[in-house]
Amino acid sequence: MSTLPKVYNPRETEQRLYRWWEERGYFTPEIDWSKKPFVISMPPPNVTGGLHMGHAMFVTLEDLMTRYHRMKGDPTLWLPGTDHAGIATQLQVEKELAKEGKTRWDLGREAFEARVWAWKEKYGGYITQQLRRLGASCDWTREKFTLDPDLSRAVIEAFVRLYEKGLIYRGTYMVNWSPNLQTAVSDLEVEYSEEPGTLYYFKYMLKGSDEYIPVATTRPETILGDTAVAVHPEDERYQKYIGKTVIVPILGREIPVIADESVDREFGTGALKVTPGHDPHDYEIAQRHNLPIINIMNQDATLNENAGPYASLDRFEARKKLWEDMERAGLTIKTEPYTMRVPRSQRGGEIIEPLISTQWFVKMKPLAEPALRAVRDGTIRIIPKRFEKVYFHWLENIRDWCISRQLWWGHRIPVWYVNGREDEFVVAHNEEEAYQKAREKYGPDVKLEQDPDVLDTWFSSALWPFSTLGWPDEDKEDYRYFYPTTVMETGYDILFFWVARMIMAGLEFTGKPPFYIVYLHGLVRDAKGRKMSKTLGNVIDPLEVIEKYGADALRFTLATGSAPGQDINLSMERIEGSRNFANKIWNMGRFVVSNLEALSGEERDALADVTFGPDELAALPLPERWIVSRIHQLIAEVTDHMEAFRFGEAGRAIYHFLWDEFADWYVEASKTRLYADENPRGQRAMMARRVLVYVLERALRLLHPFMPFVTEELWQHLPHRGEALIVAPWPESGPADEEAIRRFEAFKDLVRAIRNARTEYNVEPGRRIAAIVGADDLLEDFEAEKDVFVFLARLDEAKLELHRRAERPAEQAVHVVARDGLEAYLPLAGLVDVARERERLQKQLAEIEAEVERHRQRLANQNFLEKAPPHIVEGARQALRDAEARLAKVKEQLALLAGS
RNA sequence: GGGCGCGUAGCUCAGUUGGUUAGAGCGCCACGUUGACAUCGUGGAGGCCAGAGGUUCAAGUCCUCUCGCGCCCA
Repeated sequence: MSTLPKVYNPRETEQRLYRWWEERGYFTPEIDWSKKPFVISMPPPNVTGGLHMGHAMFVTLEDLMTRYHRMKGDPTLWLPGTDHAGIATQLQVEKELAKEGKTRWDLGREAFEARVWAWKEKYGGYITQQLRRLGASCDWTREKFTLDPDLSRAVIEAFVRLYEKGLIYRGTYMVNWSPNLQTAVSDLEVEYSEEPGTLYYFKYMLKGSDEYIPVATTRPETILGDTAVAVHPEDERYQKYIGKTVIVPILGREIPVIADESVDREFGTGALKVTPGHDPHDYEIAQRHNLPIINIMNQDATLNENAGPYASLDRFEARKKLWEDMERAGLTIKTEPYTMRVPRSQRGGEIIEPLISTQWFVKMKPLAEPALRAVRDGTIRIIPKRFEKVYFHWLENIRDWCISRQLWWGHRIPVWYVNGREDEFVVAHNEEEAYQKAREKYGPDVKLEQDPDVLDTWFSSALWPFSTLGWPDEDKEDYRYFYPTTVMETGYDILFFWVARMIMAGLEFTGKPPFYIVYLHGLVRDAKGRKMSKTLGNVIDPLEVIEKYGADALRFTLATGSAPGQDINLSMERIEGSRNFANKIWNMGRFVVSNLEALSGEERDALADVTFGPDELAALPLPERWIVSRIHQLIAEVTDHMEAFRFGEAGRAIYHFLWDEFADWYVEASKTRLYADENPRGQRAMMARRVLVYVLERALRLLHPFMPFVTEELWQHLPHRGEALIVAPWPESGPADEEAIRRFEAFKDLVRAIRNARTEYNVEPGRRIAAIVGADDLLEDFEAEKDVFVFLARLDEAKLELHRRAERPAEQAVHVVARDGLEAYLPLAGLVDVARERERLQKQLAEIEAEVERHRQRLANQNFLEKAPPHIVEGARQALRDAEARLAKVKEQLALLAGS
């Protein structure tokens, strides 16, 4: 006991083991062309971000798979990296600049980029260090960053190929504009929130008339950009106005009244003002009717000269002022409260303005088709399956992807404009090539200027599974061996952002699916199911958890606490429970290790080679036969769960085995062999050691992917072959003796029944009591394991009688029945309270009678007998017989009690 | 408006393909420092599996509807 402390200390252990694993190179796979590799690309965290529970979740699951496959002997690559995260990173640096009273414009593009790179160098390592704390066994020698030269090359290659295929185009369309960031964002980056607002009713005066069309809007300032009023062609209220002219309030512009079927007659007044420059729906109407488009907004969401007197006002100020002016002019009707859907930026939360802008787009339809097919035909499987529907729906209704961003941090768009013209450009891999292309087309004197914009971060992310392996260099060994990857594991919240786009990109550029399995995990929420947020103050910091409870505890909680695609509510209590489990395992190990101290080095080594085939198993005593059979079953069961991605089930099964079976029963039973024998190297003690080491060592191997640290640490103290658990082979199952399991379960039942009676009669825990046991066909087992029985039930061995059928003793006794034929009388002299005993038996009687009745009814059903499978029917018959026998016993007992 | 998920013990959640008596952790009650472990042990209480209907010999599990909560998409 000298070597291992009483309480497991993860802080002392984890970082030391991690460093050792990394130094030993266990995370780097060996390429073996005769074997199929297992590959996961890590979803790259933002390079300047801090660790949060989402990271802890993916590390847990991906490391779990990685360690499992590594142990199975597959060349296993988990490729890590970080994402440049355009907007997020640029914002961080701009914030830092702001403290110095500067903006990025003060620095200029080049200096600013240098500044971001410096920032990246300084803070970029934080997140990867933090991933290490979680135990991530990824191959750091292959770590990538999305702005690395090789990955940038891939991005440019992808852009050029798409452009040459006609799948990238530049166009002026309505986009989602972020006034704060001063950039366009994609549809996916906009979230809609329901917020209280106002519906404003006002008058569109007909030209040269006192008549007006009432119109309602939630954004009055857009009136300034109206180019029509639209009504439904069949709307009787307004039909007469179609083709007439109305006057834009305040500005006095003349615009037509048009008919369009898309107008909702029920909404507002049924007449719609059309602002093609600032509303996507109105934009479509304008396209259909060839209406002019007026842009009234600057890029910072102040109004421009088209807004007349309101120019240079912010849009919300303008809204207020315009409405006041309209009220004075008698053009307003009323306002009413209205709940509206406000588009907000996923990033900063500011209100997004739809406006017309010239951007680069990817044509998605042709890319979506193969991506749909790959999932439909099963080439790619999504777990859980229900997300396939979500995936299909999105891809079937996909819209073109706006990929240009007006930022400085990212992959610069490889487009060069010719002689200062926007409509003449060349697309090339680099400036040199651009000049070459441009000269061929425009003559020797061209002047080129590269597009200032960068690409959406997700554009480079879409290439991640193959750009990290060497693509577009398809001869690269990594690419040839490790691509396509095996599993893509990530949160369901980025199914569209990332997963779908990777599938499209993979199929388009490599002709292969980028992975075969998509495993989606849920979101980590707080204990009450609320999203973790800084404002709510309910964020649980993984690093704090690791400091307090250890990475193993956090990992085990995350792995067993949720099912795929299901959100998990994380509470400290649960993590504490996992910490307790780690400590429990530690102490099981301590028990086993301490009981090896009497052995010589050779004897200890020999324990590492113990195996239990059918013959060895059959030669074992019952408790050993039971636990060895059970570990064999567990290995098969856990392996099955792992293969089917049921990690939670696998983890729980191991937990249950180690705590409720191994520790609570076998470890206890083994003490009779280890301590009772005077000779610590006696045969039975040696036998128990073989079993203890065999079972625990295998269980540790099963648990290693879940709790890598405590298992490795303990394993090193146990007899073992090989230098590290992380690279130890996944255990193989062996024979399981079902009959032994049944018998030992019965044995346990009787022990429990006796313990139960002891508690009910308040027998002091230390007191050894007498027992007369009727063991039926288990008699030989009880005789052979008398010492175990006596130890577990705290019996007085001298006063223990074992019979096939038990005779009721002369003195008063408590009678307990474990199951049909297995019973015991406990002559608790002086303790038996007749009234209480009767009460207890009466309660039992009622329970058993109900049970008998249930089985009888079931068996009385002719349909059941005919249609249910025979083994189910036989099971019911057996259960009835068993219940009836117990019923008879209890009745008999009650009768005797009445007689006494 | 369309789609999805959830509703199981006081709390947080498991529950593979329908199969006898629905599980866990925490919490609760009682007892306990026996030579691995009080981050523990022993025993116990606690559930009409949201509600209604249907399919089936058999439903927490499959189907339909209703109610409540949450999410995604338009």
